[in-house]
Amino acid sequence: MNINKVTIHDIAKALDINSSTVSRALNDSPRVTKKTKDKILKTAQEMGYQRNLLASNLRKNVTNTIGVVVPRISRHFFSSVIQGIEETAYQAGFSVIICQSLEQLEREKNILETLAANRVDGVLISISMETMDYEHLEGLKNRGIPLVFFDRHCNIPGTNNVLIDDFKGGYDATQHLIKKGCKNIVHFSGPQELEIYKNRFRGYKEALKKNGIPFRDEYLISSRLMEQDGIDNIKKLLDKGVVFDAIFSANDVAAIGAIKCLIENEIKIPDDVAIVGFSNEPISTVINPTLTTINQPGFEMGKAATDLLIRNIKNETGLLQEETLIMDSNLIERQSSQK
Amino acid sequence: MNINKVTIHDIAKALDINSSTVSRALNDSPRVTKKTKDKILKTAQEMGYQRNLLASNLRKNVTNTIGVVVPRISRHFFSSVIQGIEETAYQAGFSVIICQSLEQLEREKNILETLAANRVDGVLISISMETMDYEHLEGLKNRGIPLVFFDRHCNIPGTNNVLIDDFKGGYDATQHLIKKGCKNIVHFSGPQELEIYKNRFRGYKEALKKNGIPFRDEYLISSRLMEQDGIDNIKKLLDKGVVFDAIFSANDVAAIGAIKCLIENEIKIPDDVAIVGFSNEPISTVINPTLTTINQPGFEMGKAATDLLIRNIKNETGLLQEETLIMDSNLIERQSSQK
DNA sequence: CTGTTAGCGCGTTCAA
DNA sequence: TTGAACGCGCTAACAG
Repeated sequence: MNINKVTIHDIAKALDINSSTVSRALNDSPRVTKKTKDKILKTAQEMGYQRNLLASNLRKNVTNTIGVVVPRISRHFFSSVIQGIEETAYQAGFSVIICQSLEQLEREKNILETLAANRVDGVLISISMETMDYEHLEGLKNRGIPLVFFDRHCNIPGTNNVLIDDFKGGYDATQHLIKKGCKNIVHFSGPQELEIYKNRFRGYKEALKKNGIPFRDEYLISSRLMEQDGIDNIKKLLDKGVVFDAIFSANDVAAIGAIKCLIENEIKIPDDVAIVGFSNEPISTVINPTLTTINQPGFEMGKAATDLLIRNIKNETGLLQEETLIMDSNLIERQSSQK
Repeated sequence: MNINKVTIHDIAKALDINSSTVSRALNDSPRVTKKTKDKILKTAQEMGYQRNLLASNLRKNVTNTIGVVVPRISRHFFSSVIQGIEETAYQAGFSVIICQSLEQLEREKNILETLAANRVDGVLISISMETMDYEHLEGLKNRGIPLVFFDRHCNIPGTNNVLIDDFKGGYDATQHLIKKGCKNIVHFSGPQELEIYKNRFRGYKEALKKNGIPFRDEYLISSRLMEQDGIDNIKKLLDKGVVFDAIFSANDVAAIGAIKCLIENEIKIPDDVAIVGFSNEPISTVINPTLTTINQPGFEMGKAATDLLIRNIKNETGLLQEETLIMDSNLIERQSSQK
């Protein structure tokens, strides 16, 4: 009903003082008497004053807002990253705008335009899978908006990356399976163009090598990030009669399809399937309580990336020489809660 | 490097024309020659002009932005609602700001303050579980910001609600199990203070009644929305030796715990467990491919709510007399992809 | 400690 | 069709 039109001028007029004093009082400036401050705050309250951040931000030329762009908020990994981002940001007095590119370059470009037009102070982004050229990202940087990339690497001079050590994750997972006595370890991978899968695969091979286990071509199952691909691939594997006693999956989505397929065929899943990736969380806990996972530290990554970005915004020292922060993933051996 | 400071005045100066003409050209006003328009757009491009939405919005007193507040973006249901919201909003030329209350009243209040201060044109909100009094929400409405509530009902005169017919969902689920031949149907429920669980429970009882099956107290398992509660409760059930041949779960989180517990104990899960709720999606597809679910139409709900809100913003006719939009949930019988 | 003045960048009058 | 001038609401600078 009562559409809010109360400005600092209105409340200044009501008290017969100057609007700057009101502004100062509302900003809790020390340069105003406690008495008048109280009076101002009281009438502001009474008149239903609501400050206009648009005007404030325009004047100050800061928004205290950071933009966050992720492929999909529904992915468990990304939502845990966002958790970390929000926590760190709020503590530092920043608001957060969350956007999703849905893995589409066009949407990513639009989002960045909007964020820039809204004058966010900085951007945290995990680029879409379609993003091959970085023009729009460089554009942002050139407009003076600090950028921090997380999870998915992007090579732009003067920007920071926060990444996970995928090689180590792959190595640790494989090493773990070998230590458990597995010899025939199938590797579910993703699109081999993506660094993340290349690196996990390298880790896998390296662990095999270290343990004197030869790598076999038919153990590498690459596919897109689709459940159906996992189903199709595991079927092929079974049809060919390939023997295996463990799976190290770096592609959680396809892994879900594969597991689903194994269940339907009532084939026992190897006791100790290592799955890399956070989005499998609900599955891993339900399917097999003793499942071992390589957890990507989303929450911590969010915190670290935000920290870096805010330091950038405040022009404090960010990363010194190195421009990339590498985080460890954790191998988590899940215990059954029963035994 | 080149911090963007190009304003319409700069480009006006460069072309020796007035900034209003530039403004008009950039807004594609018909009141400017095509020739000068082209010239202006060209130099704007060259000078790397980036319009300042803060200033623009301040002047126009509209932001073309709607705020969305959900308890958690990671919940599958909510992220699908957001999908629907974004799609509808973008088509209508609105941007979307996504926020999560984490089920905390304090955060919800803060978020709404920030959204109001940023002059969003409207707000879509699913209130937190802690939200019992609606003062902050009424405050928003009184400031002239249209509100639409979705999924969780909120009774404020002059606002719209978009809800799911939980009674019908509960009824349909139970009816389905009965038709399958189940007689002893356990009901997993949530906090009984919440309308949603009350209504699903009512639906459950109604279906039993219609089929002449007596309701048994020990079949109602209420708990909080925590996995551990599900585990604890199913254990109690088993300890007491209660016989059941089906579960209708309205509390997906606890249901996950329960299923997990059943698996660990190698107890066969009833073939046709009906689970209400979207967030169980990954589990339901993996655990048991023939699982029947009551799908909450998150995407459609997001679209409907946004549609309503935008109509409100534009002061068009929203809902006529009735202020609540009830959507049907769909019972989906999942078929094994094998057979 | 408070008031005056100016201007952030833009869009919209009103004239010309 | 274009220009001049004003003001959206707020804050920073400089007086006093």
